[in-house]
Amino acid sequence: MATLKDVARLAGVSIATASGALNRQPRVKETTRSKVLDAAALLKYRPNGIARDLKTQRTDTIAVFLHDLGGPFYSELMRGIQDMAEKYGYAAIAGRGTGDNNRTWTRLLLEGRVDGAIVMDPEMPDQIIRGSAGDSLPIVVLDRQLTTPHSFIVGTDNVGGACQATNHLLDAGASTVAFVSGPAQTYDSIMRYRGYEKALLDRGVPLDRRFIFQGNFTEQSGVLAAQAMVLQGGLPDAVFAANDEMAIGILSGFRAHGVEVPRDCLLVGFDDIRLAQYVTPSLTTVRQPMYELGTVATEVLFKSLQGERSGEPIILKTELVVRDSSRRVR
Amino acid sequence: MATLKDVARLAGVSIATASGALNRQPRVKETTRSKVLDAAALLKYRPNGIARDLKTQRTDTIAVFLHDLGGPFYSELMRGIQDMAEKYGYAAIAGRGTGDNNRTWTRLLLEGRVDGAIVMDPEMPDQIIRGSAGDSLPIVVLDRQLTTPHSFIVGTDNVGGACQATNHLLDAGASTVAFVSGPAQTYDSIMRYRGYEKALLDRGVPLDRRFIFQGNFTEQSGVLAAQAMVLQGGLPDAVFAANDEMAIGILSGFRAHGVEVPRDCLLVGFDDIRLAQYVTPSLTTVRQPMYELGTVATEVLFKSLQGERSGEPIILKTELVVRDSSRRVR
DNA sequence: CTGTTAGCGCCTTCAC
DNA sequence: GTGAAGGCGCTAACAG
Repeated sequence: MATLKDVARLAGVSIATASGALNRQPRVKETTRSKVLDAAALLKYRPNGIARDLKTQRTDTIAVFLHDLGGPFYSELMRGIQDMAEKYGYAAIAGRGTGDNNRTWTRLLLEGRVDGAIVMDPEMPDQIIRGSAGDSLPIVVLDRQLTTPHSFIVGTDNVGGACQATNHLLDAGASTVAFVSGPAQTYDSIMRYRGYEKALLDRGVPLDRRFIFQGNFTEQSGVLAAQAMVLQGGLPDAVFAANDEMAIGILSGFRAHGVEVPRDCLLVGFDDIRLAQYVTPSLTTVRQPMYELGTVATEVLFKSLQGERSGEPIILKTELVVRDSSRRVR
Repeated sequence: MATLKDVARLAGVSIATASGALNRQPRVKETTRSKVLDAAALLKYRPNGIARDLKTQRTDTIAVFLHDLGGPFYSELMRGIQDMAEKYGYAAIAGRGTGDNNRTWTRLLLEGRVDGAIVMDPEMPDQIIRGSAGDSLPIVVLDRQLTTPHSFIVGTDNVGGACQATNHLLDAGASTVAFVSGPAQTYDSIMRYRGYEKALLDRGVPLDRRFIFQGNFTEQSGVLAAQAMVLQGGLPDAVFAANDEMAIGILSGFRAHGVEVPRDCLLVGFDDIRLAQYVTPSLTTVRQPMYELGTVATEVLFKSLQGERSGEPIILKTELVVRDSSRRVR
């Protein structure tokens, strides 16, 4: 690979001048500049980013750690992050946070190969995030309550959204509403449960433990929850699932047992993944503004990178999207 | 941030010794080693990865460029890649290939911040890949026919899979089979069309242009294709969609017009995304071994990184997964 | 306007 | 077994 030294030699200038020319410093004369540019083109010169990063002590790159890089849920989030990062002249790269690959995390964050990070992975322990965020390495977390002097919170209104969803089901005439949660310890799931609980309490509807089911955010766990409901007899009037993938699993599980949504049971999910509107019946759900979540998270990160210190959590509004799965048929 | 020099000073040894101790070189005495380790722990020392990369001229990192980071399709692929990369001691990071963000591409590949790459993004121009692959930067492409001295092909048997799908529909009694393609220029879509065409020709079924529809791999385009079919009258007996997301759109579009699958029309997709089995009716599709695709691609990449030069494309077998959407009801 | 110099933080011969 | 010195490729003072 051609190096700056090679270019300088070929152009007959010093290495510093070559550098200046390539970096558009106004001080170099136009004629020498073009000489350098020609030489660079001839040699197919490409600057070595690593050397530059070392010298400048910045990488102009942020990392994004997600739980499941291919999950239907993260597409818009990444678009938001990338678009905003581009605007600031940064690159954004993504990695899976968990799994055996603490290696990726180590390399990027602990060994300083990025300037900051955004994390949305419920399985990532607080401890690791806390231990990584530092003076020159801000981290924005999207799925938990965690502030350190160098980490920041951006999230969506899980409680409000869940509350709205539950109220919607009650308004539709349901008197028993089941809840299918995500993994017990995940922040998002806990908050959604709180919203559910709150809505019931506000309306004076008793909380019935037999209608609380635990899933793990996968379609498969939705199927199992549906089975459990059918088998225990006494189907609820409505089900609120803590995410859309489980809701879709529930749809499928119900159908396998001849239970039809919304005729026999209403159903609401959470997230509004793209497929929600294409399943049958189309799925009522609580939309999270994922693209915006991405852009806002990125902006918070950059503000911190520029020295601003405002630790105020930012909570984005959710929106109930009513579709067929919760429309009472008559 | 504490640096190696700080650790050395605190431990009362030279930089070289500190380095050797931390890198488990056998030459340093056990006692001094632990002295250094203590000092490092005390200072919360973390090696600077960038400096190491510069010195060693390698990053132990590979990049993965995908079209849509959150697409339902890439989850397993990334798992395969990451698992294999970990096994070799490498980190894998992902970026979106296209969009305005040539920045990510530039930074990672052209400026040498990774050792190799895997690309699966139909919108990425051949030219860019060709211009980036180099002696020390092998690239494995998963979605096109492109070999240079430093790029390699791993793919799935699109033609065979499409052929199998089409034959399956013909076997089920369909005499007219429509095809809904992806974007005109994408390799995967073209190959799947070829398989479709081949199956029809082999069976002496005439190819009817009125049954060829162009989509763009999104659910929405599937909906539109379904509408077009209904409106033009003369529904085909069966539809083969070039991917599952379009198939799901078709399902939805048909339903909106009272067309029921599989009663009125059979349907087969391609990919076997996770949701395929949860929609109604469950979707018959051609499974691509995505996890394996990831592991194999990664292995090819590492072989090349270690100097092996075998340009033979590797084509993985697909598998027809028969579900309800193509089961003739009677 | 251009060249010389001094590192960024680390690894690695080479002497001692 | 340990230390001193050089350099990976680049940028940014500081001189000239």
